Amino acid sequence: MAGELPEVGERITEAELAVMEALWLRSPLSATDVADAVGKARGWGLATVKTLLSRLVSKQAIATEPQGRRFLYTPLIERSDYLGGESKRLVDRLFGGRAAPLFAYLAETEALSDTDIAEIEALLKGLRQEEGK
Amino acid sequence: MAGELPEVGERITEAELAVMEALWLRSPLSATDVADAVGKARGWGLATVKTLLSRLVSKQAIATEPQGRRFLYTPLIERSDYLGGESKRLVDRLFGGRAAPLFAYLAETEALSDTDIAEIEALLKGLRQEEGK
DNA sequence: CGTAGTCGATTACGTGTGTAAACGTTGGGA
DNA sequence: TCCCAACGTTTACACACGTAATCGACTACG
Repeated sequence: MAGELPEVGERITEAELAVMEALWLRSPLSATDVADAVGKARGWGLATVKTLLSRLVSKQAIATEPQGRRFLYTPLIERSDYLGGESKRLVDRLFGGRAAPLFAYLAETEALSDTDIAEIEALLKGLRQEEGK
Repeated sequence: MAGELPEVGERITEAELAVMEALWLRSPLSATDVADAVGKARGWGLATVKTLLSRLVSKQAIATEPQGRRFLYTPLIERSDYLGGESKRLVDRLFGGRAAPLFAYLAETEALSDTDIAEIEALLKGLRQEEGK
């Protein structure tokens, strides 16, 4: 996935995640850019976005690069690492580290569409193939 | 899964979850019982457990039943509902509601054991069978 | 019958989070 | 050159959370 990943000690919160999503979509971005991208949907003013950006910087989740008198922000952690980490966290916390029960519950909450099922089966086929390592 | 489920407006936190797990294992329990069950592992005193129980009561996640001079606590929400809900939350929040990408990330983080894979395969097979509804 | 221990309820307190305003600086247009 | 607008930084504040002590009531033992 990502070779050397900068570990984020502190966890990224819900609000901060919205900012990360914007930066994962396109980066580097200025604070104003980010505010334009996420502010509308969440009803945030520029001030709020600036706070979130600062906190992400101190959590070492994003980096700043000076451009003239302002900063451009870039993610330091990759989206895939974040998603993988959060998924693993959930599986560990709620399912004792075993993924099969998670899918059982997803099936019960009808969170598994036919498309999902087909796609997962395709993935499984791939996994089985490389099984011999 | 569970017919009429009492909705928990407020979310159950990490610490509170430990208490819920104890009650899901065995209930009803007194505060002291719960403290005996989870206090040791988490290093909590009785006072802390009592606070968590009160908060769970006000969140309507558990109910009290007076027994003599003390209360016995019982879960109001079922473990399966909680797990299903949290799983769905994750899929919605991080994967746009689609489970297949989640599966892909778990596979990448090597969070999937051979057993998991076999079990998921069996599960999917079952789902496909009842597909025609 | 008094008192110590126990129970639930109330209060406490530091930190994280969501949300933002205020402040000090500085570059760019008039 | 002067001032305003825009930047990043600092400060703010209410509420949630983790963790617990304190308090007033009551019960059971001595």
